[in-house]
Amino acid sequence: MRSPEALAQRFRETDRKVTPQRIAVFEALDKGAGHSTAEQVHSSVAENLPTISLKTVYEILRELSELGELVMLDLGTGAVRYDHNLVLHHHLVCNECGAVVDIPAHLTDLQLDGVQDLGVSVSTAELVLRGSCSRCNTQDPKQPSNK
Amino acid sequence: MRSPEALAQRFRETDRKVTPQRIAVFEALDKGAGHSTAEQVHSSVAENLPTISLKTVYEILRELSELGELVMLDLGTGAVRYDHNLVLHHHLVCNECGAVVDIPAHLTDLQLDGVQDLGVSVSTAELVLRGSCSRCNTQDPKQPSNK
DNA sequence: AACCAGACAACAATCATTGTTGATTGGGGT
DNA sequence: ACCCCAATCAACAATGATTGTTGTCTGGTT
Repeated sequence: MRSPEALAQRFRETDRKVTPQRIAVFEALDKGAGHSTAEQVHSSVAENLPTISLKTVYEILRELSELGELVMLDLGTGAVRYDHNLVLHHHLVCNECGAVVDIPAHLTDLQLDGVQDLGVSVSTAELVLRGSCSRCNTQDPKQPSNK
Repeated sequence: MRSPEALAQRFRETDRKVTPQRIAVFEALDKGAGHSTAEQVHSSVAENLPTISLKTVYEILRELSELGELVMLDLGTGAVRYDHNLVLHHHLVCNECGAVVDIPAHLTDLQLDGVQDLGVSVSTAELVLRGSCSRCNTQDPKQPSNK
C-alpha cells in the first residue's frame, strides 16, 4: 500500500480531484487491516466524516483498483475485499472466524507447466486456501473476531 | 457426476423423497455443461417441467452439495456454479466469454510446504486461473458464447 | 472571484439468493 | 389400498451487496 500522500499525488496526476472524502478513504485504507470490505472502509471513514455515502466509498475504491493501487478480491465471503498488498501473494480464509490471511507466494510453489496443452492461456493465478488461521488454531473455543 | 439413478438412490437412502422436480434436476445436471448456475439448471429443467420454481432448484442444488454430490463454486462471476466434477481439479475462467474450463490437478503442482510456519492449517486449496479459453484463443474476434 | 467538469449525497434499482407461508404430496406403517 | 404427516412445493416477499440516476455542490484552475 502506498501512503495517502502518494495516492493523492497519483490522483492529481490522473486529473482526479483530491477531495476530503478521497483523503479520508486513503487514510482509512492506510491504517486499516489489509483486506477490508467497502462497508468496513465506509464505517472507518464515517467516524471522522459522518456524511460520506457508501456509494462514494465504492467509487473511490473502484478508481483505486483501476489505477492498480489495490486489488479487488472475491473470496466467496459475501462481499468483495480490497487488498492493499501489491506484492504477489495468496490468501487463506479462516473457516471459523472469516479472517483473511496473506500467504507469501514464496511459501507456495505453483507449477502450471502442463496447462498450455489445453489450448488455454493463463494471465493470472489466484490461490485460495481455506482452513483456520493461527488465532483460531490456538484458542479454539470459537470466538468470532473480524469477519 | 453420478447418474440420475444413483442420485435418486442416494436421496432415498438419506430419507429424502424422490420427486419429479428432483429427478428433472438430476437429469438436467447429467446432460448439462458441468459448471452450471442455478439459473441455467432452472432453465433447462423448465423446458420439461415449466412450473418448477427457481427456489426449488436452489434447494435441490443445496441438498446435493450437502451430500457431497456436487461442489458450490464461487468464481467471482456473479453467480455460484455447481460443479459435477468430484475429482480434484482447478478452474480457468475465460476473461473473454466467461466460460469455466476444468484444469486437471495433475497439470499443476502445488507445494504448500512453508505454510504451516504461519500457524495456519489448510483444509482445502482452490486455484482459480484467469485468462482465455481455447475457443477464444483461436477465433479471437470476440464472440460471447456461454456465460 | 468565477467557472465548470467532476464529484457528491440521496435515492431507487438490480441481481443472486434466502426466508415465509400455506397448500400439496410421497411413501412407510397399518 | 388407505392414512397420515413430515417433507416438499410454488408464490411471494425480503435480504444484502452493488450499481444506476439525478440534481446539487465544490476543488482547483483561469
